[in-house]
Amino acid sequence: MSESSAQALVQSAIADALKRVIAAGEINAQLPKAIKLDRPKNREHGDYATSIALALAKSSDLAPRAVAELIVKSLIDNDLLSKAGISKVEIAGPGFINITLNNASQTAVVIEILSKAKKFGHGNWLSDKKVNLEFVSANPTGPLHLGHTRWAAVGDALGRVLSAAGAEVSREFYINDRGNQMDLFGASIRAVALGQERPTDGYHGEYIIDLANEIVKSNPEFLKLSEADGVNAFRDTGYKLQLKQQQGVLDNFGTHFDTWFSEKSLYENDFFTHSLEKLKSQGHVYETDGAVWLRTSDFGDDKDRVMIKSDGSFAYFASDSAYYVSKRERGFNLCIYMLGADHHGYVGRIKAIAACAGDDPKLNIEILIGQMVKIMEGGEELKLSKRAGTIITLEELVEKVGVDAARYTLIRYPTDTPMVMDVDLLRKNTNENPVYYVQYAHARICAVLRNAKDLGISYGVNQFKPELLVHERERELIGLLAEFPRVVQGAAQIREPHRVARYAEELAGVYHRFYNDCRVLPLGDEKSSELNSARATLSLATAQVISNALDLLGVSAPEKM
RNA sequence: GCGCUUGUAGCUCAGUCGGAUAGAGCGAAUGCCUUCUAAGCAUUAGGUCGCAGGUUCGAUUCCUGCCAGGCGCACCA
Repeated sequence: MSESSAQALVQSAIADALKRVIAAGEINAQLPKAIKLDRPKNREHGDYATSIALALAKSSDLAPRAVAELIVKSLIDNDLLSKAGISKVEIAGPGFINITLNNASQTAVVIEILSKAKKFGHGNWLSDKKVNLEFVSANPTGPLHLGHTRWAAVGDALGRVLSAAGAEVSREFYINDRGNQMDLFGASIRAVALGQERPTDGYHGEYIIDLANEIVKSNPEFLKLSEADGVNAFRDTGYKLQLKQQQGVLDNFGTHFDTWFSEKSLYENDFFTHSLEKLKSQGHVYETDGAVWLRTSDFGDDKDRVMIKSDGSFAYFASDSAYYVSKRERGFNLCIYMLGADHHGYVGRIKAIAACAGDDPKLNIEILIGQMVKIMEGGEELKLSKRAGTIITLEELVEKVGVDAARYTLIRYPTDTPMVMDVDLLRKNTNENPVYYVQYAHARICAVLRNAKDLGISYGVNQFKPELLVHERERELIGLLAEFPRVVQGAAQIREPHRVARYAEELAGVYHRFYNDCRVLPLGDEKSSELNSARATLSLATAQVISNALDLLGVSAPEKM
């Protein structure tokens, strides 16, 4: 566990020192819950820095630097430095305490990485969460488009990050297999099959023609059915084919779901009635004008929402509310919804469902909004798709740039900002294409290690001599490797998997610089030394962390490029 | 009109919990391969962090107002 890490030792040493200062009555302050440690941007400021003295200065009525001096004195007098692996403590600027680790303490992370291997960076920070992660949830009436693709990548990465952080995660795809749109879908396929005009508000993509052909081929009798029966038959068969197509595409994209949840199933076995009873028991259901409403305005929604329309049919919102009840009854204590920006108006009402069900909307439900994705090629925005008529599909994107580039690019931006994908850039094999930049660092290390093996240089935990790694680049690299668990923790806690991608880029950059300045393997006919071995071991640890980071994004870490 | 969201270098964008001199890639200029993958590295140039207030020892970060872009406001799904 990273709780035993150098960072944690430093934190507890400072807390200990501060506690003694307070106990001695030298300072009038309360011990903060946690000692905040920053990683200074400037390497001259040491490995870690804390602004605790600045924060305590006011209440203690002392100058910040005076507070810092008391803490540092306490650290020294109570012999807390060596125990925490600290080699140097300095007070700087307005009162920062800068801390430099000793070599053994700093390099310990290399050994930790190699022994934990794939598990390095994982933790149990979120072990109390049982998460239902719902994403993509496309209508099964057509191919997946760019918006779905963003979620397919980010949702999957978030699932991996949450799991790494110790949460129990179930990925769910909600299938809107009920209602008007499905009927229009059936009617559209049937119209094409019969050589008729499609309904104007129906589906007009070319894929409808493919579906019609395929269905007629195996079910020619559908053509003879009455309109109502025909629409049903084409709808149900077409839906199955389309869903299978979506599943195949997602599978190929490396995004897998634990549950494909059918909206229709919410109305089987009286589940809807049961969920309605549950909401009623909380007192937020009422009937007006012949319709059944949920009083979502009790919880910040603009207006109340209809569940059962006055004609007795179910509004879409009925499904939403029953679906939430279902998630909670299946034992999830955190329901995460990933919605497209065009649905952000739903945030209020969905959160209100949770409140109406007697839950705490701050605790049990979270909604992430994904902004639009544009795609550029040849300097122009792509808008047309052959298959879907007007939209670019997930499949087409993958055909253009490949799974790794597509996934990585979609994940590396925060989801709440609109993004532009430049196809030309993603096909480039240079610095400006971050996927390759990171993957290249990994492949480069693998090449170095292959060569090391050929030269008979042995490396690894057993022959690791960390005291040889004193170069500035080495220290920088090791320091960044040690940050990985923190990055995973942060990404999981604020649900931002893109942080892992940015970290991977930074790590790749630091490795490239190390590689440039620190020769790993012996030159020419030099004899190999223990330094070669130590650097190879450091390289091995770096490859492990890059690979772990890429794994959290669902992107491959190639050994050769 | 109301709500959500964005505004950081010429371009595309990073920058949880407020901290020291605001970062990266591209683009521009100049260097580094007879030996580990140059799909790489280095140096230089480039900024009123949209504007104006407020809170604070300290604000790109938090609060308010304004300006500008994007999106949404159904007994549709």
